Amino acid sequence: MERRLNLEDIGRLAGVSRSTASRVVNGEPNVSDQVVRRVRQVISETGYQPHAAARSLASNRTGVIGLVIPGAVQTLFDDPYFGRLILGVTGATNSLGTTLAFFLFGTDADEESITTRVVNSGLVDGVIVTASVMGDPLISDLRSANMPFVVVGRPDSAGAPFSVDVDNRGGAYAAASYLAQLGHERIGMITPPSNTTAGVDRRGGFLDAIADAGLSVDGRIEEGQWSEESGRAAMERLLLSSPDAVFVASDRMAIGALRAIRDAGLRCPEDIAVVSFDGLLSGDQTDPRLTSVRQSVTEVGDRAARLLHSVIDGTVSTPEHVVYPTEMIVRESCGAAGSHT
Amino acid sequence: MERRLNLEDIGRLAGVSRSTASRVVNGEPNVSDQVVRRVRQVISETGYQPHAAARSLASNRTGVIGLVIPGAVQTLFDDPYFGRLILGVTGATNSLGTTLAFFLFGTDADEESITTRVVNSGLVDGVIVTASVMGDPLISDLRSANMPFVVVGRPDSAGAPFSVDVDNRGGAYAAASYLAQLGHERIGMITPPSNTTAGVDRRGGFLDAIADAGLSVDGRIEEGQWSEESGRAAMERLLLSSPDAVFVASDRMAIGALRAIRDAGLRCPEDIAVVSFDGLLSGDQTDPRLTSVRQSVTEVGDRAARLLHSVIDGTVSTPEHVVYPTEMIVRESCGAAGSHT
DNA sequence: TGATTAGGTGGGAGCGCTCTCAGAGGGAGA
DNA sequence: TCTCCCTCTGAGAGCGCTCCCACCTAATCA
Repeated sequence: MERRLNLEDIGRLAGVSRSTASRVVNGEPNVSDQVVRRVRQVISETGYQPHAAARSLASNRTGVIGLVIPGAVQTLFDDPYFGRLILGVTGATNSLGTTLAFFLFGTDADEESITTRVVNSGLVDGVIVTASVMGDPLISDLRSANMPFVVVGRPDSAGAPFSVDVDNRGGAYAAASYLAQLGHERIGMITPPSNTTAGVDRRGGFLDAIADAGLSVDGRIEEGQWSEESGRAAMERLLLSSPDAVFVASDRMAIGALRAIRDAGLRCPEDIAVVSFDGLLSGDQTDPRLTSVRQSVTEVGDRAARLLHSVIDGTVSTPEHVVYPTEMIVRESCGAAGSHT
Repeated sequence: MERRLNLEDIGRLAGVSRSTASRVVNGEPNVSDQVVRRVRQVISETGYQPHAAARSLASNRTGVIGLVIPGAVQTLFDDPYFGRLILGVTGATNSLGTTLAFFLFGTDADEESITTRVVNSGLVDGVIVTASVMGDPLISDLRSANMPFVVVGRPDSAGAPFSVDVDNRGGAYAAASYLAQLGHERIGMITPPSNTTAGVDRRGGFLDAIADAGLSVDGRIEEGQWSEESGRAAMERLLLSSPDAVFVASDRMAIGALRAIRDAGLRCPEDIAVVSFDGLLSGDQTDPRLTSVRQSVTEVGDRAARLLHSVIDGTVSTPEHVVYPTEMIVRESCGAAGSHT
C-alpha cells in the first residue's frame, strides 16, 4: 500500500517547491507558463488529488455544503417536491465543484444533536435549510454560530438574511381567481399545515382572491398535512359543505382529494373542479389530469445552492430574498374547455 | 469574532494537557475518573466540538460516508425506491454518528469527475454504491483505489466483496407462480432494463416459474425503463398478445400499466390480473389496489450503511453478501378473492 | 529491599495543506 | 550607471488534532 502523493511530491517531480505546486493547483497568478505546464503535466500523470482535510484545516474551508431537512419525516420522500429540490442543489454543487452533505432526521433527538455537530464541527462551509415549521430554533442557532445559510422557503423571522422561495401567495391567488372566473361560487381550499409559511401564504392568497371576486368562503377551508391521505380526509370533510370547486395546496394532497371525490360518487371536473399547487406531476399521473400552479422547485434548489456559495465566498453580503414566480398549468381537472397540455 | 476553542484550551481550562483532554473526548481508557469528570464539565460548559478537518487529517478518518447514485437520472426521484433507501441510510448514519455525503450526477461527465474527486480526495471513509447498469467502471475504480464500499443490489462481477440486495429472483418466482396458481395461462411480464442485475434476476425468476408451472411465455415479455410512462408503453405492446395476467417488475411501471389497461377498455383484475414488484405504494394509491412483491428498501439502506461501517472499522473483512427475502402483499389487482389488506 | 509492572499523564512530531514573507532576478526609468 | 519595482519562487510557520513515547507514581512481586 503506497503512500498517497502530497504537494511536496508533486513539487519535487516537477522540480519546483511545494509552494509553487500549490499555486498551480489553485490557479493562482504569478507563476510562469513553463512551470504551470510542467506541474500540470505531473499532476495528470500521477492523478494527484489534494487532500480535502488538510486543505480545509489550513484554509478553513471545506468545500462541502449541507442540506438540512428538519422535522422527523418518514413520509418525506413520497412527495416529489424534495426530490426535485435535491436534484437542483446537487446540480449546482456538481458544477461548482463542491460536495453535498445531507442531513435528515428520524427523531427530534437526532435533530438536536446533529445541529450542534453540523454547526460546530467545521464540517460544512454553509447550509441550505428547508423551512419547515415556523419558529424553528435551528435558524437562530445557525445565526448565532455565524454559519452561512440560505433558507428555502419564506423565513418567518427577520433572522434569516438569505432565502429563496416561490410566490406562494401569488400562485394561490391566481388559482382561486381562475376558479372564480370559470364561474364557480362555492370555492373551497385544502391548505398546507398552518404552522408553515407556505401554509400561511397560500391560504392568504386564496382568501384575497375569494374576497376580490366578491365571494365568500363560509368555512370551506380544511387543513391537510401534505400527504395524500390527509388530502383525502380533508376533502371528505370539505364535501359536507358541497363546494363546486376546490383549490388543493399540493399535488400530493390533490391526488388524495381526487380519490375522495370519486369515492363519494362525484365527478371531477363536472361536479367539483380542482386546481392544485406544485405542478410536479407529469400530465398522465392523475385522472383527470390536474390543473396546477407550477413552482420550479429544481430551479429553487439550484438558486439556493448558488446563493449560498456566494455568501460563503463573500461575494454577496447584503440580505437577498429571491422569489420565483409561479405559473398556472391548465389541464383537465378544472373543467376549462379544450385544455390538453 | 472569537477564536474557536481547541483541545489545548480545553486542557488548560481543566488543568490537564491536550493529550489527556483528547483521551477524554475520545473515550479512551486509562484516565482517572476525576479528570474525566473535570474535562467533561469544561466541554459541556464551553460547547466545545472537535474540529472535523483536523481530526481527519491526523487520524485519516473523516466520519463521512458517501452515497453514490450513478447514471444521469432526472427522473430518479419519481421512484419511491430511492427515497426509502436514503431514509434507511440516513437513519443508520445518524445513529452511528457519522454523516452522509450525497453524490448524484446530472451528466456522465459529472460522474467521471466526481468519482475521482470522491475516491481520491479523502473526503469519505467509504461509499455505498447503488448498482445501476452492469459493468459500471465505478466498481473497479473503487476497488483499485482501496476505498471501502458496499453495493446495494447484486454486484455483477466478482469485484465487489460486500453487497446488500433483495431476493429479486425469488420474489419474481413467487409472483409468477401465484398468478399461475390462480389459473392464469397467458401470463406476461414487463421487465426492468435488461442491463441491470435486477432486470436479469426478476426476469429469470419469472421464466423459471412459468416453466415450472408448465406454461409458456410466447413472447409476452416487454422491457420497461422503470418509469410510469415506459410501463404504460410496454403494456400497450403486451396487450397485442392478449395476456390474461401480467407481472410488472416495479410499482411505478405498474401504475402506467394499469392506465394502459384502462385506456384499452379492459378491466383489472377481471380481464387482466396484475402483480407488481416493490410494495412501496400504500394501499390506496392505485385503483385497484396493487398486489405486489414487497422489498424492504429502508432496511436494505440501513443494513448497507451498517455493513459499510463495519468494513471501515475492520470489524468485517471477509466478503459478505446480504440478501433480504421478499414478501407478497396480496391486494385486489390480482383478482384473488376476499383480499382487503 | 530492589526490581518490575501497570495506570495515569505530558510533550513532541507530524498529518498535508495554505499563507505570509523574504529574496532572487531582470527590465524600466532617472 | 544606479535605483526601483515587478514577477516569480522558496522557506517557514501553523491550522487542531492523533499517535507514540517518555516519564512519574504506586502497587506488586521475588
